[in-house]
Order: sequence, then C-alpha cells, then structure tokens
Amino acid sequence: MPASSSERDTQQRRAIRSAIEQANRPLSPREVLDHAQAQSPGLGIATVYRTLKSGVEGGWLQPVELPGEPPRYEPTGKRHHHHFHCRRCDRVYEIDGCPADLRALTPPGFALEAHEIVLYGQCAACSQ
Amino acid sequence: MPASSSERDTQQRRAIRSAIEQANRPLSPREVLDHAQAQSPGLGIATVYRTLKSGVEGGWLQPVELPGEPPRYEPTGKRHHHHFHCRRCDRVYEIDGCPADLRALTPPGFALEAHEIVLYGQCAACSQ
DNA sequence: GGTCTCTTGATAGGGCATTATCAATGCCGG
DNA sequence: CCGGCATTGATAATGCCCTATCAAGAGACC
Repeated sequence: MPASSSERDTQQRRAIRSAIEQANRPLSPREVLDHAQAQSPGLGIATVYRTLKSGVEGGWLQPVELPGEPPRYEPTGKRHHHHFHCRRCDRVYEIDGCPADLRALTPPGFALEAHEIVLYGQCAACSQ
Repeated sequence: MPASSSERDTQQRRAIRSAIEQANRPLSPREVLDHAQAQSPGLGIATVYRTLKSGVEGGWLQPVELPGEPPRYEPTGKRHHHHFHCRRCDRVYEIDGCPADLRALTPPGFALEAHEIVLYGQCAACSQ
C-alpha cells in the first residue's frame, strides 16, 4: 500500500514551476508570485511559500542564500555557478564559472566543504 | 560653540570595544555580549546593539553580512579579506587573500563594484 | 561632592519574512 | 458527474532581530 497522499497537479503549482524554470535567474518569493500570476491570476503568496517549501523538500528546487537578503530559489541540477546581485534593481543573476583556487586560502586545520561567491554592481539593464 | 553632546566613556562601551578588538574574527551581537560581559557583568543586549550601531555610524566598526545569517561586526581598516563560516560552531573567521580574477566572470554590460567570498566547512577547533 | 545629562538595563514594541488556520474551492478516481 | 480530500487564498499568528521607551544609574565638569 503506497503512501496515499497524492500531490495534485493544480494550475497554481504549474504556474509557479513554470515561472521558476523560465526565469534564468533565481527568484525571490515575491518575484515568483509576480511572474506566476500571469499564468494564474489571483495566486496568493501563501501558495508560493508552500510550493517553494515542498519544492525544496522534493529536491527540484534549491534556495540561494545571499548576504542580508531573503533567499531566492532556482531549479536544482545546474552546473556549479555563482551569482551577481544588482544593487539597483535587486535582481540576482547567474554567473558561470568559478575562478578561485579557494583551497589555497583555507587556513591550516580548516576543512573546506563549500564556498559562495557573490558579485555586486549594476546589471546590464541598470547600467543603461 | 562645539556641538554639545559628548560621547561618554563608560565601562560598558570599553568592554564592548575591547571584546571586538581582541577577537580576531567578526562577532555577532550575541557573541559581543558574551565576551564583553566578562569585563562588564550585567551588560545588556540593548547596550550592545546601541554601541554596535553607533560604532558603524562612527566609522570604527563595519558589519559583515553573511548568507542567511545575522550580521557580524569587525573593526574597520583591515586589509581586503574574506571569511570562513564554520558550519559546526557557527563562528566566522577572517581569511587573508583574494584569489579570484572576478572581473573575468562578470558578464558583458555588467558593472562590477564589489564582491564577497564565503568559505564553508569546519574550523580547526571543530575538525578536532 | 553636586549636578546636569548622557547611558544603561529590562522589556515592550516594530518590521519583516514565513507559517498556521480554516472555510471555500477544485482535482481526480470511480 | 459525484464525493472525498488535497489545495487554495486571506489573514492571523509566529519567530527572529533589532529599536524605542523610561526610570534608575553613573560619567564629567564645576
């Protein structure tokens, strides 16, 4: 007997998933709401939070934590990358590549497990 | 006629300043409280927040923002550096150096103004 | 020491992001 | 097309971090 509770396929969830997959950058809950409302008018923020949470638990979504900011969300399975945070429009962009020989910076005795790089500045749209 | 309001030199402020200067790593408000209470028993968290705030405004302190974390505080005037966040004890350490050719990662049209690098893992104390 | 006024500590209050509540709605299997 | 139950939207409630409040306490200049 399989666990009964089925995940229903609703208009709202489709809209949210689609908004996240089509944006090629991590979105905040607010941004997800705004984008998904185009497909699902009347969509509420609570549903966005619920869907984001279950998406992370379900493994198809991952939070992108940034200094002093609420998390953004992006699909899992992408290549290793980092992010650019535009100070003007507050959007976060995906940056390919990873330049650093970070192992060299790690002090003796410290075990390096992961790293995060965030670039700050103006995005193309905001620099005119 | 000089602006009258003087900044008094109190035991609490001395203790807080000393705690921050003697730790060779950024401290959270809670850590500042714990460390400074050794010099100033009965010190309250409100005074810590007040002193941190005025320290930042006064220019001798700067906040260290980390992904998904409340800010830590360190003295200004240090060389350019980054931080290591121990996942076990949650302490943040200062890391000298900056390896990256980050300009190369910046997409065309984007204006790079600053960057942040955070290493994650276990600190020397926590890796035994 | 006296006094003026800045500081302090305890705690209530505010701000913000997120979660819980619950009646109404809408999937979906039969 | 029905009925059961997951889901939804609105909003109240929570959690966390930090700031405001205010009576009591303590620097500093005389």
